[in-house]
Amino acid sequence: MQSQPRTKGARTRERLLDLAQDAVIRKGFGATSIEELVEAAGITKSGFFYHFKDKTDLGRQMVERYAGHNKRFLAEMEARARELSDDPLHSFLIFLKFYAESMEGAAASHPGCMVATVTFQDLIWDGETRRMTVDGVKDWRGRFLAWLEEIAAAYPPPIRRIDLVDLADSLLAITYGGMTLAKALEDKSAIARQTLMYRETVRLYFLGT
Amino acid sequence: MQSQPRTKGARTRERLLDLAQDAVIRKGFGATSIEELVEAAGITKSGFFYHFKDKTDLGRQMVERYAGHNKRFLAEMEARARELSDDPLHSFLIFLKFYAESMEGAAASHPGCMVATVTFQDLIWDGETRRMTVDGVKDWRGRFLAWLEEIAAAYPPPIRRIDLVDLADSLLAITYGGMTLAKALEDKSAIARQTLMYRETVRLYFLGT
DNA sequence: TGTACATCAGTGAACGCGCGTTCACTGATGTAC
DNA sequence: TGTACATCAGTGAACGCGCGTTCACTGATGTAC
Repeated sequence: MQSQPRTKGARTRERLLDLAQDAVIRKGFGATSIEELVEAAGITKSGFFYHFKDKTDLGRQMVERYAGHNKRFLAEMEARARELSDDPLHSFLIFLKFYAESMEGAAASHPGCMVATVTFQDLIWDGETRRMTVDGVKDWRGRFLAWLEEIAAAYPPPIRRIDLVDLADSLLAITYGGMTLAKALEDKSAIARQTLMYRETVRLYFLGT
Repeated sequence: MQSQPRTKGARTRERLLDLAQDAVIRKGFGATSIEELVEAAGITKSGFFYHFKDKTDLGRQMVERYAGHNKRFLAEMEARARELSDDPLHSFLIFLKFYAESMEGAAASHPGCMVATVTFQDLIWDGETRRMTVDGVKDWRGRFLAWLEEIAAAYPPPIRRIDLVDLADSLLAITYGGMTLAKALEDKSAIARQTLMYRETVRLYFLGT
C-alpha cells in the first residue's frame, strides 16, 4: 500500500511494521513476540534492535504509521464524495456509501480496528501511543460533526430533535462495534451493513423519507 | 453482586474471579498475571492452583460466570419492561430506556465489554471460551430480533424498508462501539447516549414520529 | 583510479527476569465410630 | 465424649522456559581525498 522505500534498511523496517500490525490486530500487542516478527522477516532478533529502540518503540511507530494511513484514507474519501455533489447531505450520503464499500473487504486492518485494540489493552501501551490513538478518534469525530453541522444549516430541522454530536459519535460507534460483531460472528459484512443502516437513518432524519 | 458463598474456599475462588474480571477488562488476559491476583486476594501463588487447574481454566470460568450474569441481567430487564406494557414496541422502548440507564454507571464490567476483550485478543483464549462468548452474543441477538419481529407484525411497515437483522445487530454494535468510544474518549456517557439515539431511531422507523 | 575510513544493516551468543506450573508438605475443620 | 482419619484450603521452595534486551563483532556499501 505504501510506495517501496529506496534503502534496504527502510524496507526491512517497513516489513517489520507490516508484520507487527497484522499480528497485533489478530491477537494483541502483548501476545506478539519480537521473535515471531523477525522470523517472518527473515532476520535475527538483534537485527530488530537495530531498527527499533525497544518493543515500546515498535508499538509507537506502528500506531503512528497506522493513524497516518487512516487519516489520509478518510480525507481522500471525503474529497471524492465532495467532488460528486455540492450539497452537504448528498455528499455525506455518497461518502457513507464509499465508506461501507471500503469496509466490505478485509475486516482487519481497516479504519478503527487498531483503536479497539489499543483501547481494550490500555495499560500495555505507553502514554504517547494512547494519545495518538485518541487524537485520531477526535479528529475523525470533529470532521463528521462539522459535516453534519453543514447539513443541519442547509436543511430544515428533523422531525425529532437530535444531537449532532451523538449522530457523529454514532458512526464511530457503529464502526468499532461493527468490527467487534464482524470478528465475533465471523461475518465480514457486519460493518458495511451497519454503515448502510446508518445512512438510511441520516437520510430519514434530514429528508424525512 | 453475587450472594456470599458459604464455604471459605468458594469465597476465595469468587474473589479471584472478581479480581481477574476487573484486571482482564482493564488490560487484557495476557497482561494479567496470577501473581497480582493472588497478592490482591492475600494468598500465595500455589493457593491459586488449588482453585484453578491452570490459567486457561481461570479464563474459562471467568467468562462462563460473566456470560451467566449478563444473560440474567438482560432477561430480568426484558421481563420488567414487558410488565410495564403489553405493546411490543412500547415495551421495547421502555427496555431501551432501562438499558441506557444501566450503562450510565461504570463503563467497565457492563454487558458486552468482555465480548470486545475476548474478541480483540482472539488467539490467547481457548476454543471453549471463545465459543461461550460467541454464544452469548448470538443469544442476545436472537432475543432482540424476535422482539423486533413482534413489533413489525403489530405495526405498519416503516416508510423506508429496513432489515430487522440489521436493526437488531445495530444495538449490539452500538453497545460494543459505545464502550470503545467511552474508553477512548474517557466519556462514560457515550453508551447511554448512543442507546438513546438508537431508541429515537426505532421510534422514528415504526411510529414515524 | 585506488586506498582509508565511516556508516549501514545486520549476526551470534549470552543474560536476566517474570511468570506459569509442580510438588512435597501442613494446620484447620468435618465426619465416623 | 474422645480418638482416628479424611478432606479443605492452603504454604514454600524450586524449576524451566519464553522473551526482551545487551554487547562485541562483521561483511557490504558509500564517501573523501
